Amino acid sequence: MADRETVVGGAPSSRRRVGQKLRKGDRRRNEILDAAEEQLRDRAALDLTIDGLAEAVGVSRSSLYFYFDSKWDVVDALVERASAEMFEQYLALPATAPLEDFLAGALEATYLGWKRHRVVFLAAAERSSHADEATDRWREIMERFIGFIADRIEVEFALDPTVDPTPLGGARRAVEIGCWMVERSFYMLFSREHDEAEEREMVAALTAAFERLLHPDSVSRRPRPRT
Amino acid sequence: MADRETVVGGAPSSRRRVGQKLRKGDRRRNEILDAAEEQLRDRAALDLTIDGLAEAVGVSRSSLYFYFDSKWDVVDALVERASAEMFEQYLALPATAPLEDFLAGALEATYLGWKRHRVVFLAAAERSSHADEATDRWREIMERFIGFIADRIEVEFALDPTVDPTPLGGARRAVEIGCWMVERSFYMLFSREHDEAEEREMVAALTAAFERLLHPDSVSRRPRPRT
DNA sequence: TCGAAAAGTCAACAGTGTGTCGATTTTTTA
DNA sequence: TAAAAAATCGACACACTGTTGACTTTTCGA
Repeated sequence: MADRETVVGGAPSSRRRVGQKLRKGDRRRNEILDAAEEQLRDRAALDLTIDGLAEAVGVSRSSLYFYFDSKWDVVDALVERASAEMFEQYLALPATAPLEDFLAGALEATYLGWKRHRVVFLAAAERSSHADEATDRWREIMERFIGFIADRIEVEFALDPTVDPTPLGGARRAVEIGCWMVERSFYMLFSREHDEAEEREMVAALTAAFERLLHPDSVSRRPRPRT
Repeated sequence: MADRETVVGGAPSSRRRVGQKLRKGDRRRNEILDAAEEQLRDRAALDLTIDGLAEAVGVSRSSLYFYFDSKWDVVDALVERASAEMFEQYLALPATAPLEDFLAGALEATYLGWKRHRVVFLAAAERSSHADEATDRWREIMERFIGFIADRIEVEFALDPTVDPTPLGGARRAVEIGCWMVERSFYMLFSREHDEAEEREMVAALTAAFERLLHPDSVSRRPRPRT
C-alpha cells in the first residue's frame, strides 16, 4: 500500500491509466513526497525548506519548483495522499453493522490513520492555519468524513428513536462537532509524548463521547437547587 | 478594559506595582501588540513581518527586537493577553449556579472572547502548530480553562448521580475532550464567512453537546439487529 | 529505431525578510 | 542634574524564496 502506482495530486503528467509504469517525473514526485514526510519527523512544516527537500532527493533546488510551486504545495499533496488513504478505510466499513460498531470502526480507522501518518496530519493542521485557502482545503477533506458519517446518522435518526441529534442542530451539525472534537483530540494527543495505553484510552473515550453526542441524556434537565 | 495599565508578558521592565504610570517602553510594547492585533485582521500570523509592525508603530526594525525576540514572540504575548481576559470572565461565573447554567455561562464567555479577539485566537491556533514549544504553551492556556471546568464537574459528579464522566475516562478527560471540541468548532466557524445567527446556533449546539458529554444516554446500549 | 516534442534539470540572479552588533540618544531615577 | 538604565537605529551577514532561460534526458509515435 505504501508505494503504489497511482498518483493523486495535480502532478505534471498525472492522469494516466492505473497500473501503468510511472514516468520518471512521477517517480521523482513521489520521492519528494516521501522525503517530505520523512523530514516532517524532525521539524514542523514551517521549517521545511525547498533546499532541504531538493538535497534529500538529490536534485537542484530549482528542479523542485518543477514539481511543486512551494513547500506548502508539497505539504498539501502529502496531506491529500494520507487523507485519501484514510478515507478508503472508511469506505471499507461494514455498512450494515449496528451504529455503535460503525462509530467504533470509524474511530478505529481514524486512529490508525493518525498513527500511521502522524506527522502528516500534524502538518495538515499547521498548514490549514496559514491561509484561508488552506483552511478551506482541510475543511473540505474533513467534509468527506463528516458527510460520510452524517449520512449514516440521518438514516439512523429516522429508524431509531433513541438517536436524536436535533438539540445539536441536526445530524450534520452534530457530526461536524463530533469530527472536529476527534480531530483536535488526536492532534493534541499525537503532538505530545505519550504511550500506547494512552492512545487506546483516547480512542475509547472519543468513541464514548461521540455516542453521547447522538443520544439524549437520561434525565430531563430541570433546575436544581444548590446545596 | 481595553487599555489598562498592567502588563502581562515578560516585557522589558515589567513587574511594577499596579496603577503606576507606564514607562515609555511599556507603552510602546502595548502599541506593538495593538498594531499586531490590527494587522492580523488582514493577514495570517505567518505573514506578519517585523518590518511591517515596526513601520506601523513608527520605529525602526531593530528597535522592535528590543521588545520581542521575533514576530512569534509578539503573537504569543497577544494570545496571552486575550486568554487572560477571557479567563477573567470565567472567574466571574457564579459558582453556585446549577451545572447547566454554569456550562452555558462558560460557553457564552468563550463565545464572547472569540468574537472580541477572533484574529488573536485564530493566530493562537496557527502559532500552536508551529513548534512543539508553542503547542505546549497553547495547551497550558487551555489547561487553565479545562482545569477550571473539570474542578466543577468533579464536585458535580460526587453530588449528582445523573452526571457520570466515567466512560470518557473521568471528569478531567471528558472536559478536556469537550474543551477541544469547543475550541476547534469555534475556530472553524470563525475562520469562514458566517452570520450572527450561525454563531448563536453554534453556541447552542456546543452547549447541548457539552452537556451530553457529561450525562449518560437514556438507552442501555445493546446490539440491535439490522433491518 | 530514430528524431522531434515533451519532460526534466540546473546555475545564476534578484528579492524579501531575518537576526545581530555596537554606537548613539533619550528617559528614568536617586 | 548626572549617572545608570532604557530605548533607538544603521549597517551587516545571512538564509530562503521564486524566476528565467538555456541545456539535457526521456518518451513515444511514425
